[in-house]
Amino acid sequence: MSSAPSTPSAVDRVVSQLRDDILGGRYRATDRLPSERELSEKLGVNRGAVREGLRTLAQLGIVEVGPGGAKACGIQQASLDIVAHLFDSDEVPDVAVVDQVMEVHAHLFSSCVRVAVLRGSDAQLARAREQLAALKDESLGALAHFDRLHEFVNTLVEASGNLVLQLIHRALALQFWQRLEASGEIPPPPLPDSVLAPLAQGLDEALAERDPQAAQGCFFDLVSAHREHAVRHLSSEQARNLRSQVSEHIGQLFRSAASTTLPTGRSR
Amino acid sequence: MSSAPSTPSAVDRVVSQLRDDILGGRYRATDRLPSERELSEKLGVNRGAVREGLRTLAQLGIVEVGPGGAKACGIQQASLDIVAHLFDSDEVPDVAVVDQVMEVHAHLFSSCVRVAVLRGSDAQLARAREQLAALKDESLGALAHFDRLHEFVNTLVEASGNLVLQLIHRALALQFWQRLEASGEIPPPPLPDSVLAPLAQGLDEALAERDPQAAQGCFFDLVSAHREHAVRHLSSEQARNLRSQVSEHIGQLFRSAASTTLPTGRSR
DNA sequence: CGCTAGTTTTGGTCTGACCAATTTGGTCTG
DNA sequence: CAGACCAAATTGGTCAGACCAAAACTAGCG
Repeated sequence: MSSAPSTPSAVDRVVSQLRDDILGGRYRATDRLPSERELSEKLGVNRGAVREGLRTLAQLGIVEVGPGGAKACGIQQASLDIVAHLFDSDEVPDVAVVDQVMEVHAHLFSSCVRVAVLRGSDAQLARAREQLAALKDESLGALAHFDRLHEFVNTLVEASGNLVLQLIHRALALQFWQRLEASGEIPPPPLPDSVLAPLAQGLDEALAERDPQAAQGCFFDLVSAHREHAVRHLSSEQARNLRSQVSEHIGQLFRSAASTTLPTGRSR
Repeated sequence: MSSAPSTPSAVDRVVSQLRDDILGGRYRATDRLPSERELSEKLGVNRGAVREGLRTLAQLGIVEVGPGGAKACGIQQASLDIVAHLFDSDEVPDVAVVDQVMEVHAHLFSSCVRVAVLRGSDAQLARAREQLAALKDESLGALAHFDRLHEFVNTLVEASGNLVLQLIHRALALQFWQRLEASGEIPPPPLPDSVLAPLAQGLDEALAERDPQAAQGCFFDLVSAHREHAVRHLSSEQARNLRSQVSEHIGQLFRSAASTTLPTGRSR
């Protein structure tokens, strides 16, 4: 059930197929991929559909179409939006990807919180505090919890008055919601209230007193807690399941770039 | 000369035309735009070209195609990549856009520098320091200067080992290079060496001593200096030129979100 | 071996057509 | 008159086949 379209459109098929092939490493960077005619035949769709698919992938930044043929590109040249595709082309989100997304999230939006405290209106901050309270109130599922966290951050982003920031937040947040909503099978990681409560309270106070420094620090810690928690959860999860071909290739790319990204409490 | 394609491809025409229309406010959010057939006739291109263009715009996040028709979307739901389009659809980069991009740049990549100092290898940091030295060495054009700054930051991003960060940097940096290279007419803002030198030196020392805190702070100041300088330059520039229809609409959107974004030293 | 000329391939564009789903407009009913 | 309802027009989605110019490839020449 869920969001499973019975008939993925032809161009969607092209996109996902080619996307997986590229992300999976079957086409390396600068590799020329088959001609449109060949692809249309191989995938059983019209050439027009192939063209639309290629254009989509080009916009995503993983292929480059031009006279003489289309060639694959490395992820380093891709659009930020590619991160979402790194998820839905795999079963279990790769730990390294999640970790890096949340690292950026922690750094960027803690700065955002600082700006929001400095520039935001009283109404906006009050609204943020309400959402923060709602966040720690109930012990509901991690899905709803993430949703509320997203709304909370969104309010702060709006309060910061920076549209670019908003775009990045949307792009980053999308990954998780899309991922979590799509896969109800994955046990959403719950967050221990014992660690959340004090952080949330500290942040609340900082917002109330309009203390930029404290707010920034608290928010950073809050996200970092989520990050560490998620990474730990996914690590065990990923160890259980075999990784798909996509994750295998991409994960390596991420890992080759990153040294030890987190002191992942390799518990036991 | 420069990057002026004598014959913009048909689909490019569709994309730029529709993009300007939407960004210019001729189509507001949730507005249904003309049917593909109508557009193909009106723009004098094939429907296939219109479809490819629409798909591109959909990927950019400013239109949403579906059964029954395609409708425009607000920029708040768009991809980060549209920021580039905000520039090349206008003559002079809007001050608010540049300001917000550089604000994000300052915040995010100063954090990045911190991480790079913590995690980067000696070789990477050494390379960064070289690029930093090359940066302040000569008094060359602002174009080359920006280019070197970009390379410097890129090295630090790589040192941070965060691919997501790299993607954002690429997306943000692209705006300026693309913009500056495309328009040789705009006098590139020079940067007074008197303000750059001390900041660069401080950053250099921080990198040498692997002092995360200092490096982060110095880098933030460095970018902020660029930011303030650019904003001041563009303000006077923009006051001189009449703004195009795009900037008028988009600029409002950015400004409505942002309060006074910078203490733009209204040095009268 | 390098360079050029000819051939093939490939992307870019166009015409015209069909289907399924939505939208739309009007009609009929309560 | 309001609302349910049904049929026609519209629209996106897909397909087939074709043409052109530019790139890529190849063979032949110097």
